[in-house]
Amino acid sequence: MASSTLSQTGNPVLDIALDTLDKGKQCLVFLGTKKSAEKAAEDIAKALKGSTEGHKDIAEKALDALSSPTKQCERLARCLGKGVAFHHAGLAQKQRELIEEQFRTGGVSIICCTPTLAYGVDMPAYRSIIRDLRRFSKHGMSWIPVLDYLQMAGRAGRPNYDKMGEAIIACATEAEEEEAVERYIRGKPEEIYSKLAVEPVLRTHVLSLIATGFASTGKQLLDFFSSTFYAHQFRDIPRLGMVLEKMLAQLGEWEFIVLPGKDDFTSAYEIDEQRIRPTLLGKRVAELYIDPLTAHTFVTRLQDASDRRLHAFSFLQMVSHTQEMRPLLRVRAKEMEGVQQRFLAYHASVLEPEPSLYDPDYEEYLNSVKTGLMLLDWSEEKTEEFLLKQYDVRPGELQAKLNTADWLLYSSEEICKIMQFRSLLREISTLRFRLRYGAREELLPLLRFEGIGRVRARILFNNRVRDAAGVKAANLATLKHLLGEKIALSLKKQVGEDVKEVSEGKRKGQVSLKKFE
DNA sequence: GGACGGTGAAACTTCAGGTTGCCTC
DNA sequence: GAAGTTTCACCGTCC
Repeated sequence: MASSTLSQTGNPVLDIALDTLDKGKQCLVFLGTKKSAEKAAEDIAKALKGSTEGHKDIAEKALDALSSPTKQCERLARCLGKGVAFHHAGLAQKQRELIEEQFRTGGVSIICCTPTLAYGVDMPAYRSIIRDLRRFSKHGMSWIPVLDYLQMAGRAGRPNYDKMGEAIIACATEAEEEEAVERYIRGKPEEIYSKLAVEPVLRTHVLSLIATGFASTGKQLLDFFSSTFYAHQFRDIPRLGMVLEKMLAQLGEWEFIVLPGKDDFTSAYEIDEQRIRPTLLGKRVAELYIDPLTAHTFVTRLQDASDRRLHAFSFLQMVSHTQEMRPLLRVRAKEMEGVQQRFLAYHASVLEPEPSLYDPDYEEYLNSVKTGLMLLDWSEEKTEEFLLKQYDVRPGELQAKLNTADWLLYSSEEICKIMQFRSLLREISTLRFRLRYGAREELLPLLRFEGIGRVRARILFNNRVRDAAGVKAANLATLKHLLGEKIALSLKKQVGEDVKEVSEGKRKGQVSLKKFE
């Protein structure tokens, strides 16, 4: 426990971090927000004297992770130049891997992070410095769970790297110190509670058990859930039976399962005699592992969509308006008007009906509109820096949203196949492709080539090379001029032209074009 | 006297993370 | 609730 009275710089976290370096050791600093993690890393980096030469390569790699670096990349590179890093879910995957690898090999000595690094990582940290023990929640600031503290503290002194480790809580006041000791050093970890009680989770598992044939009667379902940790904890089996019964009725109504004589049962015990069968749709929904409620919403919306004039945004907003996409981008008070204004252009083609302005769901609906607009901008070739400025979405957060959106769009594609909504298939699959590359539809033929992402495809397209025939027709010298020698030769090979191999290495003066594959 | 830059107080804003599907346009 | 950021008034310096 560090008290501010020991401070050398007026900043206890900085003091302890610098002291760790003096000892020739490495440390992790845990902070409560991404911004704090970035600022702490920057403060430590600034306090370090000496040149950045030794870490130049690492800094360059961090800048190189995206096709054009964002402000966040530049900030990270500046810190890495001094052997310090910040680490949170907003970083690009490559940057996160780079930092973790460099921490293991000694190229980075200090990482300031959010809880990203608290769970399941094994790294040579001699110290864990924990600054923020309170975090913002629905009910204002609240103390983090003891279990979370233990996870962070447990990152120090891993058996593979050190014989011992130190976990240090940095407190601002004596009162905070007392509370921290009581709560985290002397306190007991919290009880663990089953998550099965959450409706979407239970719903997903009920369908999955039926779809896989693991259970085909109410009794089998009840027997299964009775032996789970959830039932062990809550003990109220009759109530569990009632919940299951309600859930089965709902899944039946949505046509994911068939309940013979479904009107007859009144309790889970009475459905014992009946065999529940999954429908084709129900089986596929279970395989896709989405919440059956989401799947049901998709079925309903896509049914209405077949004969309507749609836009990419129609699908993007539909998938954004799901449990799986949460947490959504938040619409701030001052943006409200702007988002509503932009929404007007797509209003007629939207699949998810807009609630009234006074509906409690309106705010979340508008959030789904903003999230959909952000995805749309990405698919229209806006840069990561633009998205960071416009939506406050960092590259890592963008990637996470893109993954989820792709999964949900794939699921809606599969639903269309089963429900025979053939007219929508092409539109959805094109959109998935566009989302994957962050490119307009016109670039699709070029993106099929190996080594061509959205940046190179755009360069080619703007120079009238628009598809395989265009690549064939193009002069090799022109392609070399646009993309560099290696890529030009590779392209020509891919369209079946026999071209001469050239010497290794990058041509002098050639600009490196990267990487949306 | 005006342009400019530095400083600090006050007002304002925002707040962790991650699993799941399939392979093709 | 608090850290971090932005805004703005104020002051000193320089030309």
